[in-house]
Amino acid sequence: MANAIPSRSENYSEWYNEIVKRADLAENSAVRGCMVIKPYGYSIWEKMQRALDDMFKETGHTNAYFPLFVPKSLFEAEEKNAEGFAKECAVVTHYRLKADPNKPGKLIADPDSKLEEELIVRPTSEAVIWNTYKNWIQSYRNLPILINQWANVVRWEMRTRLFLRTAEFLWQEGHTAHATSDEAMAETRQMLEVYARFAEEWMGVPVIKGYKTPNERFAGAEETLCIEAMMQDGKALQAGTSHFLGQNFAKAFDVKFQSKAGVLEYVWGTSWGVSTRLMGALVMAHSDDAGLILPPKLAPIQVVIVPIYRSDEQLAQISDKVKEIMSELRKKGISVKFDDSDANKPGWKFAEYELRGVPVRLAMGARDLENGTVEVARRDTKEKNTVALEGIVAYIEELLTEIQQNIYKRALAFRESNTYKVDDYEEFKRMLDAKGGFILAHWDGTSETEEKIKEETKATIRCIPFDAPHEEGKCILTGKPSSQRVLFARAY
RNA sequence: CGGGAUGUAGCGUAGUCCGGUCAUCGCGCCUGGUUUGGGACCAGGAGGUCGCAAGUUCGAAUCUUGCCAUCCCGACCA
Repeated sequence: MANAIPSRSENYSEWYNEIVKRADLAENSAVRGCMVIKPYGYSIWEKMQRALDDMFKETGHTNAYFPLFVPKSLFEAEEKNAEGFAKECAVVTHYRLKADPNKPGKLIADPDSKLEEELIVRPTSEAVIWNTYKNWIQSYRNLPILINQWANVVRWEMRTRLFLRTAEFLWQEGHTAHATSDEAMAETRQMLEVYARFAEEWMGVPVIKGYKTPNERFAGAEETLCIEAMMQDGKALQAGTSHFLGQNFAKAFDVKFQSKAGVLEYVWGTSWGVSTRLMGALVMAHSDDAGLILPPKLAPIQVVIVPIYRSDEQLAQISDKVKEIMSELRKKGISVKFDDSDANKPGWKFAEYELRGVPVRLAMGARDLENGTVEVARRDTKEKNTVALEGIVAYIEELLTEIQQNIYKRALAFRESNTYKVDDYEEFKRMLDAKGGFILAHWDGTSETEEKIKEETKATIRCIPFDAPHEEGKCILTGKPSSQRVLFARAY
């Protein structure tokens, strides 16, 4: 038997790492800070991609692809963006290797192949894309441009963690160009809504939508909107961001259009993205000490069937029955796996599929054959029921829907019971240390205060929630007046 | 980039202080058999440049030096 996974309460980050590795989602690679996403993990990511991509298409976007490399001169153009990302960029300086004259069998970068202009491996693609948009836009008739790309980016992080922070990660980045500020702002909000809907309806992860403070804004943006989710250790995870870029990139890359009135104006932009980090959110939001818990909508295998048999003859009988059920389930679009391998015993398989988060497990043995039943186990609650085969497909369909809703409700209830209103700084600190979670508190609106609180408590303002009611109060640190509460938490 | 630690089979490890039948054990893997309703058992078997490179020595996993990599704690961050 495999060693037990460390429990969540014991060591949350070790628990997380073990789940990711043992559920076969990803592993560390030979490349520092970079992971290998394994087939099972990648299947989940593909399902996420599919769902998101459909939503992007529904909102009028199309996919395109831009280069991995950004010439340094382009990268520099938008000053704030460049400054924000400069310290985590991989830089290509040479285009050729040659045999090392001093060490046989080794290679060195050929000094004669030094690039005239260094290439930056994109940490994000605004620069290349806006430089391209410049050529595409002359008139208001060319607008809006609504493009998304699925890509990899590199941000040279000091400390990495599987999915949550890797030096290279996969994501999508939407980049849109508009004739008016209002339209760009509407786009920014629309895409945040798309992300929120995806997180809640597909991942089963409730999120809080809000504005980032200027401190936490994307480098080069006028406004950053985000969704914040709570993980089971009470920490916050930024799950997606949507940026209103104003005319910053248009000005940096000189992207102008002639309006209906014949006036030359700078284009308004947005960008928005979610990454493989969502995989981390998925794991940390729902899973338990027995392993992964996947929402049915994103589970590569929704139903697994385990036969329990004593003889080949018995297995054959069970298989016949199972195949009928499988074909019915598949007709309903449910993905099913029949694990009839003889390599492991049923008990081993039960544990294995729990580890991998398969939402529903069916077990069928001689007893069931006799009674016309099957044992149905749900992963989220670990409840087991013996159910009549008659009507089993409808039963499972309903169960999958129910599991999808249940894990969302559970996560929501967890977040609500770990969200507090606090009006006193000492209590604020005490709550953070004792319970973590989200804290709604008053803030005087200054960066200095935000910085100071971060320094002293490691908590940051995750967002200024859209739905924060107007409420007179005093800043927990300075006592200065405030008109609404903001969301504080320690974050990933 | 500062502080700490670690590199031994696919994974996890013992041995390193005190150099000499020391390459240990568990999981996994292969073969055969018995098993199969919550991580089976027995028997046999395969698998190693002891992170890399120099050095000391009759002899190095063990001592010395250099390098590389990874992890943890900070600083930085989607």
